[in-house]
Amino acid sequence: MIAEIIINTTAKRLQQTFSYTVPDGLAVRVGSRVLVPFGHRREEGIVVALHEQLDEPADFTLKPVEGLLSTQTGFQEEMIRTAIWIRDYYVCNLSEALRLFMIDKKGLVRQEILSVGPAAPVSPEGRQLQAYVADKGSREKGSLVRRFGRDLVETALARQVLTSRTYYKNQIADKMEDWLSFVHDDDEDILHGRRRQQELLQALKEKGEGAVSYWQGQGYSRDLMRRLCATGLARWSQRPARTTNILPTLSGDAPFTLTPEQRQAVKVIGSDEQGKTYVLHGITGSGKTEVYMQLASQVLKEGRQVVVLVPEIALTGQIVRRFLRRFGDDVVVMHSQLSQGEKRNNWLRMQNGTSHICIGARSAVFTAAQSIGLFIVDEAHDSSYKQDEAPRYHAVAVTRQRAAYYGCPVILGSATPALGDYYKALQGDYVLVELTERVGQRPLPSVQVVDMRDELARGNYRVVSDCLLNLLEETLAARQQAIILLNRRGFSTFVMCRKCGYVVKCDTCDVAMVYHRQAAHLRCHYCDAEKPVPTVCPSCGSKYIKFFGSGTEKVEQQLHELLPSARIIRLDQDTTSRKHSGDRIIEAFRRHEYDILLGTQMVAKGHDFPGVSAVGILSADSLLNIPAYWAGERTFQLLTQAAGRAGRGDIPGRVVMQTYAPDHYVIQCAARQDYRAFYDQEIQFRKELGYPPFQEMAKILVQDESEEQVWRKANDVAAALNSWNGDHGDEVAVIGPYEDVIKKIRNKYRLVLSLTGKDLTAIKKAMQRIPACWQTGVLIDVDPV
DNA sequence: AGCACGCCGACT
DNA sequence: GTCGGCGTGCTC
Repeated sequence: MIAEIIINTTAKRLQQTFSYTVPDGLAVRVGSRVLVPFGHRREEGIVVALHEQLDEPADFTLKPVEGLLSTQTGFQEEMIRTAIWIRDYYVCNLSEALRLFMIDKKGLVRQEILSVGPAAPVSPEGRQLQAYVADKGSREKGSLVRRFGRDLVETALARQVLTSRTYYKNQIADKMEDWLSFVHDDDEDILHGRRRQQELLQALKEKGEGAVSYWQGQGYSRDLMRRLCATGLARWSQRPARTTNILPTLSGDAPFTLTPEQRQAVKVIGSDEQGKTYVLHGITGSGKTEVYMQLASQVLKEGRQVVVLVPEIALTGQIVRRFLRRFGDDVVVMHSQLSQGEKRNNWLRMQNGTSHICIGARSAVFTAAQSIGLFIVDEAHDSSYKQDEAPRYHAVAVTRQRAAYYGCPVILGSATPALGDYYKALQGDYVLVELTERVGQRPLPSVQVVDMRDELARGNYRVVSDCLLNLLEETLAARQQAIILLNRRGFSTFVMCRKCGYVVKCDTCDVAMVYHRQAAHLRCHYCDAEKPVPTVCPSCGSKYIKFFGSGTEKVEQQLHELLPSARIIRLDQDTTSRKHSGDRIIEAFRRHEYDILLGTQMVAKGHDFPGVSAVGILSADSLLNIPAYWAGERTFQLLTQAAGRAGRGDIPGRVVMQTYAPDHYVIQCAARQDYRAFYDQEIQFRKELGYPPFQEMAKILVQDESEEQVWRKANDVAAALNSWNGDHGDEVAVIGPYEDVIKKIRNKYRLVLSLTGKDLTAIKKAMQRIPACWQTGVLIDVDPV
């Protein structure tokens, strides 16, 4: 048997398969993770195909697979197919794509153990090193390097003052568990007088077998079990560990009676037989979660599994808790803060079919499974579904790919569907299912748009308009709660000298630094560098240093002055940097320990606060001015989401939207909560300018510490792509290189190339083979958002 | 990516 | 002679 193997390394030149022979008796299958000899060392390989014979005779002798690694966390064939699709679609390495499915990125750990060698040391340092190693017997190379420095250790190795041996071990060894099983009770008499052992044997006879930990729980000691085994009546063995659920048990949650609309949605999606994608367009408060859960329980009845994706921010939110309450142990929650062991347990529960629902953020799309019967993506428009590092995949695209294999439906739920998804639904590629009524007939919030130019003309220089101030006063008087959204953190957004115009910038990034009052320093929001606050202009020495712009900290201060009795809590990256602190803030606000929740985008997403009747949006156009084709879509989504936070309880909601562009269609449509009107305008704009979904896009970011080098690299890429394009009918528009919005981050200059075309498949394939595209610092981003 | 091999200049 | 700098090429 011949195994085609991908070496688990991201090196660009090793992204081909290597053939190995499989020794008889080694249970290698497609997806196995194996130990293989590779060059002068050993590596972890992933079996991507098996053949009886080589396709063509090779001019080299094949080496054999040496053994299996991480046998419990291997790949299924479907995962390999999906990984190959990711490689081709997002232009990345196959091993990078495969690693997305792994809970341990590298299954093999190499350890170099050093011990005393035959040669005598010459230098005093060498003598010290050798004496240390001699004293310990042997030592891991890394620890010696840390203690004595790389140079000395390498020299000692070269001169044979020390010698080295390399060991390989499993990163996460398969976890084993001790088991006790019944053998026979024919000559029970030998237990004469040993009452506890007799009891255990009886219990064991009834149950057949059980984990040692289980019997310990029943009050039998390990020692007692060992003695029983010594008689031959029971057997002690080791098995792969069962995994236990790490979730707390929550009280039950019964299914609700559905509204006619919800019932219709469940019927349509529940009777899917072709594995279609459904855009579930449900306005805020229309009860999408209940639809998800009833469909999920249908799938569970068929014995299949469900994958539920939620945006990063909503992980601790309602939807996860509701699934947990209703489905209990059948649910595993996947997120980045789980320990290695917890991830492994959850992974195995899905893999073995012990649990049937996997719920988590973006990366949960890569869950192992027996058989998936439904994928649910909640808030499917959310940008956190796009990974912002290589491979820059979109979880919705991966979902569709996996669903195609399983032949199961995908639900893209949202109050503001991604434009492209809605377009496909209208085209008939996807199926549109709409929920237009709010559960309990709650009215949509009323929205008032405030033109901040008028406010300024009237002499109000505050961040908060009079209109919003009134709303807040009324809300507080009625003992209700308010949410305020401002998409900028910190106190002042930049510091400038009034005399010479100097703006304090970050030393390593090409951006103005933000004044953080609480921390009492200036901070760069791209690299987190800090600087003291200048008292005189660093450029001209004048005292006319002024702070401009307002962030959440400043608004917090102004609100304290305007509404002295209000209890205000701030929610932004600065107050949530500690683990779970965001969750704590949200829970405290929900319990009405605070009157006003003030923060960045985080306040807008997913939460359900029944006590909130007012929402203030301080700068509705901040996102709108970003020079990207999706600026309008993102703004509409954010505004609609934020406004949707108001009036989820029994009190009708009121919203104030502050803007400098009150007539802009995005603001107007968001104020009316009119998705369809927004869609019609926006899709027209996309069509005229040839943006997605009418054309495909890819962005290439080129980075380098030298400004000269970055241009050279980017020009190489551009030349290669243009030349390919010329040979292929100029079907793809190659624009750039041009400077990125932020010219430099962390001392690296940034240039961008943009590709647009009806179909980028061919050029993406070509990019895999164009060396210029594989230079270090060249990042390819397909479907950028 | 590692790592060996080999070609060439510098130094015992 | 030999040590070590790094450019080149290979890994089933």
